[in-house]
Amino acid sequence: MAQFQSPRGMNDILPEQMAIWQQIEQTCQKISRQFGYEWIVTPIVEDQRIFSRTAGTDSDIVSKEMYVFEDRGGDSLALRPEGTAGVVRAFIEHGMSNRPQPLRLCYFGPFFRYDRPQAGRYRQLWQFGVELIGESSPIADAEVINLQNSLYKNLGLSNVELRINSIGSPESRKKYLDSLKKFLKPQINNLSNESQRHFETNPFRILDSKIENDQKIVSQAPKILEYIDNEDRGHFKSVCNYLDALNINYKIDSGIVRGLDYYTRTVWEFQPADGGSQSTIGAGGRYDNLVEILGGTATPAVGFGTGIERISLNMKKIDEHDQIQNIDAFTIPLGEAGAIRSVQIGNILRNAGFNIVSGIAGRSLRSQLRSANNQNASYALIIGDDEVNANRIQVKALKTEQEQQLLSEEELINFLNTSV
RNA sequence: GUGGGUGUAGCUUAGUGGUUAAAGCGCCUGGUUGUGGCCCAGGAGACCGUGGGUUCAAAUCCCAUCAUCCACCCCA
Repeated sequence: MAQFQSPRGMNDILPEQMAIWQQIEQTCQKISRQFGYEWIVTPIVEDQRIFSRTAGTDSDIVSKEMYVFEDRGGDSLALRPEGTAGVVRAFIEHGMSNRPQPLRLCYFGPFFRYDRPQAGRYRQLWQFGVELIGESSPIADAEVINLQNSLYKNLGLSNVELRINSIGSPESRKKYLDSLKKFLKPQINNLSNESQRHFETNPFRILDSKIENDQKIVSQAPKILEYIDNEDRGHFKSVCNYLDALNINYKIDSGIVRGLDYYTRTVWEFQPADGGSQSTIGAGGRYDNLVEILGGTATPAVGFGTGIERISLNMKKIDEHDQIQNIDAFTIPLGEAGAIRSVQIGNILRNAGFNIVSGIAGRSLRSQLRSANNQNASYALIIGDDEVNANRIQVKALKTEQEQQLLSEEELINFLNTSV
């Protein structure tokens, strides 16, 4: 057993896992470029208040999952638990409201939540997210959902389901919450302890309770969509129309209420059709008040975040085998002159655009050929003192029965150009 | 924070009270002078998660602890 292990819930990504990881990252880059989103990198650490003010002090993320610490100067900092608040902070700090609106931003990086790890849930998790800031039109909501949907389609996740809801404006939501409380009050003693706690602080959360009896009670409760005002309803209807026009399937689900307080109007989640718990692979929503909450001028915005590990888990279900690296040639030094010459040849070939792994001088020819074969190289380049004296390189094909050749440096480059 | 399962070599596992803990895969070396894959031989690699207890004797039984996995809560 190793003396040290990675911190709980924080995992190494090993070389054999990188193929799928990079495929996801590159697809994020491709899709964001297709939609004209610009990349932004914000610090992994922020003033703790950035998150407590925006996500809500009663949210689980802030109340029990945030890594908070004091730095040596006494400032209270937090490892970022989510991406939107930091991006919005940067938006305000750098006066980005003076750039052409709407502003389209995206990010990719690690986030931290102090939670108990389990399948698909980690203390360090990676997310790709996009934010479309400065536009209130439903076409913006649809664009962001469309981008997210395209990402999954491009990655071959065909059976993901979109569930969508509107939680209205703060005003209409307040009206709704009043009548929800009125409805729940007579039955409050039948609710779970958790839900009873939420009754005072955030009755909204009772709606997505997983407890069966709570669900039974809630199923009779008034629905938010019946309470949101005409403008909210029109906005939601319009988002749905755009999705229809884009041929994006969705299910309206009044149980979708996100865990963060800053959402307004449209909220949604993507999850695999066969998913159990922990299966949501990405979720987003509109947040028209967030910029103002952080001290900027009121600016509407909409965005989503998606978990890279969860995408990866779902892709593994589809295609398990690892990709092996494509090595063009493996240099095999023999003797002292050969050792020097082989490192030179390696660089010459790399500069010519080939992928070259260097053999280790001092090992036998047999063992180096075995290594070359194990590493899936196409050619072995044997460079011993004989070859150095003759100013030639022995080229041995490892994947075909092609006859071994003795080539000059120039001939070798030409040969590789036509062969790999 | 709550509940359950599991900890033996790099990996997958065998071993359920009795010598020096075993195998497959992987790794390294070799199978005459400088030629891979298949095959063969050899080697390295494990304080059996950790600490305590029971016993003449513990990888094996008991307790604790840690880690990990799974579920709940919640979320990506």
